[in-house]
Amino acid sequence: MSSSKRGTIAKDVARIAGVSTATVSRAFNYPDHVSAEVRARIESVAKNLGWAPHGAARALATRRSGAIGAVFPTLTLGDFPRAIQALQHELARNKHTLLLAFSEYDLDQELGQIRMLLEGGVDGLVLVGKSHHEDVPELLARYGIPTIHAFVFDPAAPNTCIGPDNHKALYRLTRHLIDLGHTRFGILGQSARNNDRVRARLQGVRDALAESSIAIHPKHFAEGQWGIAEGKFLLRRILRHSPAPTALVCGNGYLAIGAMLECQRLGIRVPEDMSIVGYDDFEIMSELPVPITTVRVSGEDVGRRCAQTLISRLTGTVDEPPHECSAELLLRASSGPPRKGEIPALDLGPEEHRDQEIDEARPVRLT
Amino acid sequence: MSSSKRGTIAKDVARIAGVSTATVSRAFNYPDHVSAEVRARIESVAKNLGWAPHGAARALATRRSGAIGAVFPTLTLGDFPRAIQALQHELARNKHTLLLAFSEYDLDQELGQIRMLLEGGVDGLVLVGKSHHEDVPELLARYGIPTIHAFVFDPAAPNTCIGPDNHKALYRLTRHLIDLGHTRFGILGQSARNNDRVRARLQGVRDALAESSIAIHPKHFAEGQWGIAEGKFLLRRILRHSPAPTALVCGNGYLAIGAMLECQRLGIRVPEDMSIVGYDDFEIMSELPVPITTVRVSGEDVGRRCAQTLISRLTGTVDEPPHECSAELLLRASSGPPRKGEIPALDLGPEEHRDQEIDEARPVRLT
DNA sequence: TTGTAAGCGTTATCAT
DNA sequence: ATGATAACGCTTACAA
Repeated sequence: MSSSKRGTIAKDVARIAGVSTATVSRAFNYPDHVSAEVRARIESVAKNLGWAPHGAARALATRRSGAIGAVFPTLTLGDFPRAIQALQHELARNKHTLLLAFSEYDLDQELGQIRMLLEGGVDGLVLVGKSHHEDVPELLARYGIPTIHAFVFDPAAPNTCIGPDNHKALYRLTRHLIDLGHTRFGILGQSARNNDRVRARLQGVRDALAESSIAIHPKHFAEGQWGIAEGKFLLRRILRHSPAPTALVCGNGYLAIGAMLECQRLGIRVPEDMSIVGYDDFEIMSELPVPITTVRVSGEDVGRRCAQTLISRLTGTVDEPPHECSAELLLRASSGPPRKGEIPALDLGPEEHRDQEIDEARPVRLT
Repeated sequence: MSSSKRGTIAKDVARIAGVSTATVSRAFNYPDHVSAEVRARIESVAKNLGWAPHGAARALATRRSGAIGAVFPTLTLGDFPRAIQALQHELARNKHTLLLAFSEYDLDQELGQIRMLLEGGVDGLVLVGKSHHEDVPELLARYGIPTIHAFVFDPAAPNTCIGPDNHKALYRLTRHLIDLGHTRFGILGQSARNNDRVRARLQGVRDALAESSIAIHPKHFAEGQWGIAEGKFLLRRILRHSPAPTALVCGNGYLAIGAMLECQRLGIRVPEDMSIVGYDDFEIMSELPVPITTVRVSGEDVGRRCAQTLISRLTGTVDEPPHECSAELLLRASSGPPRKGEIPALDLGPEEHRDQEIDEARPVRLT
């Protein structure tokens, strides 16, 4: 029946429809170059046989895989999930597939994944941020495929960047606090290692403070990881140095949530005693007893536009001048004017270490 | 220089290394079938030229794409992100790539994505759950590639399912509450539409209750969507019918968090007045003022084992008897013995409707 | 151990 | 509008 051991191929369709394989191919790729009746016949036969062109063969012949590669740091943080979903959705709408890989914030791993995707034959690439392993530029140049750096915006290279201006966002957020009258600031930051977005945001805070000649006490700058528990821990560390800041800028939403919950536990009122602001807006940011002021970036927007930009670059449609993705400040109840006096010093017990993690849960294994 | 217009090909490497293309191929695929010196020469030339085998050509010749497809409902819920990350990680370790698509809990869309992946030439497939569009089985049969149904466990088809026993998990969780002495239950469930995992969990609750002859008042069963705000809303709805339940089983973590926060707002003590339990364990579940009892499934475990199972099935290594993924009950402070008397009825104001969503934030656009 | 050459299933170039 | 046929770049018998 079928001339191939496994599966139907174009030759089968051609034979049964009484045409050549060239016509079968044309019927699918250039429908209007084929007479209506022949096309109908071919389509009917193809449907009956359940035939669809073999991806690899097509890729080999056209030198197009129809696949876009993407390397993200992780799937568990920030706006990445929504961006990826939107990216895939938009790619699928344009008959492209998404090859996804993760770097876990490790430049070497990212390089390896990029290489893998490139060798896999992707037509385009989405990377996060603009600083990568030193071998990346050469690699990209060799393969010469369109590449987009997502979640950053660089006026110098506007058409390869799609994202918010991280610096401006935190600059503005900090200004908001300064305008409210704050002068004693604290910063809860995630590690900026291998993360140019975080560096840019931090610089935004510093620039806003410097502009108003506000100095920040070194002990009020706490750098750590992601996480709610981490936010609680870092807040306590900051509170060990009096007078406590009246405004706390957090590098991400989870740190802000942790700080907020810890304030609640310690009896520090937000925003009366301390204002807390974050970055990233997931549902819980607005659902805690005191909703948290934050910066919102539309992951959907970033993902969708990465797809659109790549597609139009691949198809030669040069109708796209990609530019900065807007971010917005969401002013909520967690930020307000500073309190007048100082927060009374709290007894926080002895100095803590991060590794004394305990889970209070009694786990019960279900067979 | 290079015989192809763009890019280096095996022929170039062969020519420069003074061997045939067959030997180049062998040097990479069967290193020990090539003499050490020749292999070294080839590898050196290949590295200099930055050559790597063309994916599509290799796929066409070997009838293996080295790609695994996966269709997940979404990336923003539950354990999916971690599962996908582990899946990709494990695939990469085995020189495979991940083609990812989303169904958004829509069977038609899922079918479309499956078709797309299949035509893209994936070697294996990961789907979530075991109920799909009616055309799926035939499609899978036609392509004849190994497929795994993730996040479910079916003793009848143990080697195509990798996941927890959803029914058992919620059966056990409910029993835990019954053993504590609860008799008045409430359920906050997400819609079971197109979601066999949710249906199984719900049945687990019902079976445990039935076994102890506990009836649940219809007004104490509230079905809705995902989300913290939804949890708050549904909790209020349940509270409108007195006497209030003393134990609340939530179909997912976000509903549990919402219910918890709303109890806090309304002055209902947890667990003294009401026990609250959920499903899924993300960080915030254990970081709220009252940590929430829940069921933890290891997304990493599910993802990693999907990869391992597929790989070993593809390579013919039949050393894998895939089986149930363990889930565990995490007993935390949100579940305890029931209170003696009834909760005094609260004044909740007029009946609400879900669509009166408001965001209290003042958004400020950043240029 | 290495080379020769026949595929793998399309698409694209030329004719007709 | 349609058909032959040569790529596309690699793998893999089969020979040597």
